Formats: sequence, structure tokens, C-alpha cells
Amino acid sequence: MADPSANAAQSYCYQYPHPAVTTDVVLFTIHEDSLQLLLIERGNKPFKGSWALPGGFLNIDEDLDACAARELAEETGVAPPYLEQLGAFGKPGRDPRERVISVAYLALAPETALAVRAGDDAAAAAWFSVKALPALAFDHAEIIALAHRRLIGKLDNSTIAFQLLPETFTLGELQRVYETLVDAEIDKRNFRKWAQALEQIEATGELRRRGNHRPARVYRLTDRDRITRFK
Amino acid sequence: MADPSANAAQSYCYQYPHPAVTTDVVLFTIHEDSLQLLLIERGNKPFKGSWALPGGFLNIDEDLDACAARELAEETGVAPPYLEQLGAFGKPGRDPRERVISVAYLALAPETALAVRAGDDAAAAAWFSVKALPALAFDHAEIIALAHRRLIGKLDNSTIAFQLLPETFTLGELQRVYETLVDAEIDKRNFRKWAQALEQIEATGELRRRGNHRPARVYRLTDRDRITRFK
DNA sequence: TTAAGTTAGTGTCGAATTTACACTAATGCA
DNA sequence: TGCATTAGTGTAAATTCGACACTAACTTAA
Repeated sequence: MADPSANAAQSYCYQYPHPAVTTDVVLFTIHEDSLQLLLIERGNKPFKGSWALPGGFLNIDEDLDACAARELAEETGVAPPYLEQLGAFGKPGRDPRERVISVAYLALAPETALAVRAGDDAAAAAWFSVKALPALAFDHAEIIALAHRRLIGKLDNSTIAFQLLPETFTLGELQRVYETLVDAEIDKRNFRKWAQALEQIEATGELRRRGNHRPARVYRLTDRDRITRFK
Repeated sequence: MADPSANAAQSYCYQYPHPAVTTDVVLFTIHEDSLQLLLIERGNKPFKGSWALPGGFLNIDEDLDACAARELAEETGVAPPYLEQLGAFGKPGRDPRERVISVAYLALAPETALAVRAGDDAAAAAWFSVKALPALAFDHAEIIALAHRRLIGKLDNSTIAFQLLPETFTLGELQRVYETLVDAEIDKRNFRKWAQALEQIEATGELRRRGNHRPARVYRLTDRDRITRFK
């Protein structure tokens, strides 16, 4: 992350001051039946030592989506399969260095796709339960709250939650994802009826043996990587 | 609207180039049973003479929402009661002058609140039916498409459409708004049942006499200016 | 003054959807 | 071999949704 205002080199000039533009990513995953999100410990001022969303400054010829993906990869090594823009956050003063407009993203990834490592100017990268977040830098608590609301809001009229599962999964796994997200138990038979009525999943024909119980049928999305909106 | 890259004056400098940030507003209203939106005819390059969303550059100490409201007021004289952020549009090349990130807004206003006049660098301001839009500058067709989808998407789980009506209204007027938005006829008795089950409107006790027919009860929102989300 | 035209306002019944609910099946482990 | 664990399945009641037709109150014109 650069700190332009502190640097004397002056390569680009405008008649009117332009704000800096950054992207920040709220990456959710589900780990041990808990909805978690990825934060980095800031290695630089401001807010050095406190936790923040992965993100950083937009390159001048870079698409916003690409910036979000790049910064996430640089700082955490993660390339999530789902990335959706949340909106722009630009309250004056949200960054003490200079005026910064941040375009926030919501990202989802299955636990299996994650090999997190701290990179660049992040001192550390770590997962936190949404129920036990540390003190956050900037207005990132607000961004996270919006991301969480957006995720929950899309649950029952889209297949967005499938992005939290790997390519193949069992109906039990799918149900546990939904139960974690809505933080409540769901009736098994009704859930399975609902999931199959979507016509978005198909059995692979395989069985998955996990644990000392009957093996489960394995499913995949019929339309891989597509979020379907319905109702 | 300034054109910084064409100007030799150089007052602000950064180590890395910052993009310009603008806001653009998609203001909908309903006029004569047609969903219309406000466009301005551009008086300056680029896209001089073609139509665009009202909007303009963010002041360096200005909140995004305030910028949207200010630019709308400056260019069209309108102060809509509802303004919601849609998202950021920032594809490189969307503005031929320089890199511009536009934060788009969705605004709604009742027809009664509108006294449009062209201002500033807009040659003209005019309403267009969403069904017959002119050729649009920049990526504004894309922004409008998103705004329209967002509005329709929120219809049946929020009271957003009430923002298209003045403070008091009859159930017949409310129904016509919904019929215009979904572009279909709605059963009168079912609609009225639904509207009253929301518990968001209350009768004022007055009657409204309009035309050669029985007068209608007048209603208002119980929670004025609040968009309620349900389901 | 009366008839015609127009929108306001109201309830029921069948269809479709949603919810509650309990047992058998197949595996691993002790 | 029995116990614990998760997989997998259907039905009936309750609720919601959707179709549908008439009377009420006013204005205007004959």
C-alpha cells in the first residue's frame, strides 16, 4: 500500500485534487461451522498493528474488480471464486492520510480453496469469526456489516451460498452451510426438498464416505460458477 | 464539470496518479403512467450534444451522497427525497479524457416534487421513458440498466416504491405506481389486501375528490421517509 | 332529474405453497 | 454384533396466494 501524500516525488498533476481510490475485500468462508472472514494485521501507519480488510490502491489502468482480486492475492495469497462489488465508501476523513474512496467487495470461497499466507505490507493474515471481530481500522467495521447483511439478504433468492462449498458436496454439507449462515437449525426434509427443487444441482453418481455413518450422495452445480437469482 | 487533463494549471500532485471520481444519478419518477428518468444534454466534450446522467466531479472534502445531491441540484434543480448508492463504475476507458471512477446513485421522486430546469453546463434537461431512451454518453446505458433492475428487484420486499408518491396518496394511485413499475395489471382486491397487510400506511381520514367518480380515502406512510425491508 | 360513465371499496373459495414431523438405511468403531 | 452417527425419504395440516363480481359515490350530459 503506497502513502502518496508522504512522498515528495510528484509525477502526476491535476487542476483539481483527485481522491485516492482503493479496493477492500470482505472474504467470507465457513470453517468449523462458523462464518469467518479474512483480516490482515496492518504493518504500516495508519492503524499500524490493528486489523483491516485486505485491499489497496487502484492502479491507474486497472479495472476495479481486477484491483480487488490482485490486492487480495498479494496480501493473502487467496484467489476466491466469487467476487461481487458491494459499493463505494467515501466519507471524508475515513483515512487520516488523504481523501480515499474505497470500493468494497464481497468475496466467498470454500474452505478447501484457502491457503492463506501474509504477504507484502501485512504483518499477518488471519481468519476471524464474524461473531468475534477484533478492533478494526478505518471504517472497515461498517463495510463488514454491509457485506454480512448483503450475504444474508441474498441467501433465499439466489444460489450465492453454493460458492462457500467446493465443486462437489453433499446435501448435508450444503445444509450445514445454510444453517451456519442463518444461525439456526433447518428441517432436513424441507431443506432437501427445497435444494432439489432449485434444479441447480445434480448428483455426480458418486458416494462420499466420511465418518462412521451411511455414505452420502455427491452433488455438483449444474451451472458451475453461476449465481442464479430466483423468485 | 471540469476537464482537468486539458488544463495546464497544476495545483495538486501525487506520487501515483489518482483517478478522478464523479457521481452520476439515475432519477426516476412516474409521469402519466410511464416510468421516466432524467437526462441532461451534454453541453461540453466529450459526447457533446448527446444525453447523459446528471452528475459530476467529487469535491475533495465532499461526501459521496452530498456530491450526488449537489450535482443533481446544480444541473437540474431537483432535490429528490430518496437517494441510494448503486455502486461504482470504473472500467478503464469509460471516459476518454482520463481515468474516472463514477459512483452511481438511484434516486426516486414523486412527480409533484419536480420542477426541472437545465443548469450549468447542461444544454438541456429532460425526462425520457425508460422504454425509449436516446443514445447515451459514457457507460450510462449500463448504469441505467442496473438502476432499473435494482428498483424492480426491491419492489416486492420493500416499500421503496412509495417514494414515487407524494406524502399522501390513495390506494388507486399506489396501485397505478406498482402497475407501471411491473408493467402489468394487478388485481385490485389482492393489491389492496397486500398494501394494507404491510402495516406501513394509515388512512388520514380525508377523502380525495378527483374526477367524476366516488372519492377515495387518503393514506400516508406511518413511518414517513423510511424504506422498510421485509420478508 | 335522471341515466350513464367512472373509479372506490369489499370477501370467498380453490389452488399452491409451506411447514411440521418420524422412521429406516448404511456405515465405522468399540 | 451392537451402538452411534449421518443419509435419505413422504404425508397431512396450515398458510398463503390468486382468481373472481358486485355495490357505492361521485360528475357530467342529456
